Amino acid sequence: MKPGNPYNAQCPTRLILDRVGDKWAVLLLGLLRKEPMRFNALRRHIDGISQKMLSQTLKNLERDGLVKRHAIATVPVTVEYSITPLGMTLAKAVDPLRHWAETHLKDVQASQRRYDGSQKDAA
Amino acid sequence: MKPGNPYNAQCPTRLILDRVGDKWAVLLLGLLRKEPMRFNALRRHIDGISQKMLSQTLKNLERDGLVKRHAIATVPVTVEYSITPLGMTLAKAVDPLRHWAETHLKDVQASQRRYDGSQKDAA
DNA sequence: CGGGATCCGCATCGATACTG
DNA sequence: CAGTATCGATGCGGATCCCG
Repeated sequence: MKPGNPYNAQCPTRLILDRVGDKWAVLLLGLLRKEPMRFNALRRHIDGISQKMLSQTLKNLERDGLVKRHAIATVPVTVEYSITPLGMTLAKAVDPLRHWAETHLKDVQASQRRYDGSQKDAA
Repeated sequence: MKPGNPYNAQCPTRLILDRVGDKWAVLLLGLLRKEPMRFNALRRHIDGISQKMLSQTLKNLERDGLVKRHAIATVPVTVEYSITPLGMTLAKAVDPLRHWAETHLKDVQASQRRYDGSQKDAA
């Protein structure tokens, strides 16, 4: 990846897309958007997620300033995550995509079936 | 990944995000949005991409009905790719995200620096 | 409860070579 | 020119164990 590429990976959109493309990030943002949540609560709501990915994704989101972490020094530590104003604006920017997905998914899937059908006689 | 997860991976948004998160898909869509292009022209415009990934990404986009492939039977085969109306609508749905990226990237990066700075004394 | 550290399989991606 | 096929490295992501 030498420098000078017209459309290379360090454009802002690519950078953000990498975050948004993260398997769990948008899901987490979508949950926290509704209400703050604790670590294991998040874990239970998404339970296909491993604690490693949850922890890692939350850390990235926090690093990006999209999510805030509150640690309360109770007897067993209590940690609550909430979305930040910045995170809120991102969540809103993703909405059109969410909407597109819901309205056009069937078109995409129909196209996929057509494509797969026209390919299978090439056996 | 057992079934029954409240927010699991087969929601429409996740499905689309997987496509959009593809490293090159949005880039390609962005190029084809302006004008149809040939295989090697695309390759030259993005040249960090390998021909394998270009071919693969184009095939996926075509399968999803977002891009159309025209093969012209000239002496050396000529193939031109163009965006479809459906692909156009997706490209437009991505625009808010692109805009968010451009306006907030500096905030994100500032947050990252703050975060990294506050962490480094934990050595 | 809220994680960090480690091990490891599996999919992804790049490089190379070959084809029509 | 426009790809396909194969190989090998890399790294994401899951499982498990452990700690404050």
